[in-house]
Amino acid sequence: MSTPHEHPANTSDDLAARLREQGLRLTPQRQLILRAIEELRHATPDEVLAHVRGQVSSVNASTVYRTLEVLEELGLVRHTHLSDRAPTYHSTMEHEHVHAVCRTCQAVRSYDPAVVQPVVDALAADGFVVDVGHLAIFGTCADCSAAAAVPPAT
Amino acid sequence: MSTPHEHPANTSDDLAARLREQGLRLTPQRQLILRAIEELRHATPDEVLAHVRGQVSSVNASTVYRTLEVLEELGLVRHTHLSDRAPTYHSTMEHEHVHAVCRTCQAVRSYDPAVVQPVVDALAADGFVVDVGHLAIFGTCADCSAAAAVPPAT
DNA sequence: CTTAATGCAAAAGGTTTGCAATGCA
DNA sequence: TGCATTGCAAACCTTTTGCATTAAG
Repeated sequence: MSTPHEHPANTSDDLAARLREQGLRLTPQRQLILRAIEELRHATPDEVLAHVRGQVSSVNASTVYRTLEVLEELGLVRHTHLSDRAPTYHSTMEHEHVHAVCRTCQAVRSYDPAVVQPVVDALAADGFVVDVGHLAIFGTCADCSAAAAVPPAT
Repeated sequence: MSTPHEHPANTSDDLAARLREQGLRLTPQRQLILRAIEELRHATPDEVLAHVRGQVSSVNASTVYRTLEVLEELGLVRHTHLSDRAPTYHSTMEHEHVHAVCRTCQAVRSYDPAVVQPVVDALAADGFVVDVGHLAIFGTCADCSAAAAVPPAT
């Protein structure tokens, strides 16, 4: 392992390079899927599929799953569980962030990893290395908390 | 970890009471399933099913799902996602705790909610109310971190 | 007696897999 | 050309749902 912490200028090159390193091949599907993740920011396999289908070539669902797996192994994408259903993928090119999901309205907000630093430190004292990018914090957002506390006025 | 305090007077009474409040009924299946969760500490619907099947009466899978849902609504159990697969349920009779899951060895450790208090406070400033009991922190435990850093000696 | 709860089977949602065809390298 | 990759279809696994039957209150 050894990814320098520079901000890669361009993922396409990264993709080609990392694939080659592993003796894997660069295919249009893989490029499309990676691009889809970057454009959608947060997307489930299904959303990726819908997105790439809107494009030129058609891609099969199993290819999406297999590709997402490869991309994650290459360290180009990551996933978290933002709902009880399908996982959500995002590009590692974005700044690392933690997700706060409102269980009432489903809204997802991103926070700076700094907010969880105390937790990371606390568990580090235990030898546990937290995977911040995979963290999903569930709860109730401001709007929904308010709605729940005060009976609807309308 | 063991429960420092004695097991709650008894959940059966709670179950009966809360069900009645809602006009719902107390059934042997519901009692069995709640008991299973308490005995197993952390269990997926499947594990609950296997557990209750070992008991006298046989319970159907759909009953397990429906019951888990009811029990959660009654506030007697909670669930988190400790793996990419099935959700894990636990009794609310236990002290609230956050889960730290090692993605390498799958080990689950419970921590005092205090470790995430800073995060809770940080998001609270934003009006976001964190559901601590639902929190699952993924990462690598001490043992697995060591194994990854140092090439296996044996 | 009423109707909530269960069991059963079928359906649905999401993901995986075997295999022949395809196409990077 | 050789082997990784894809498409397709079927298999899988977990969860949900409709409905007739059972049983709690």
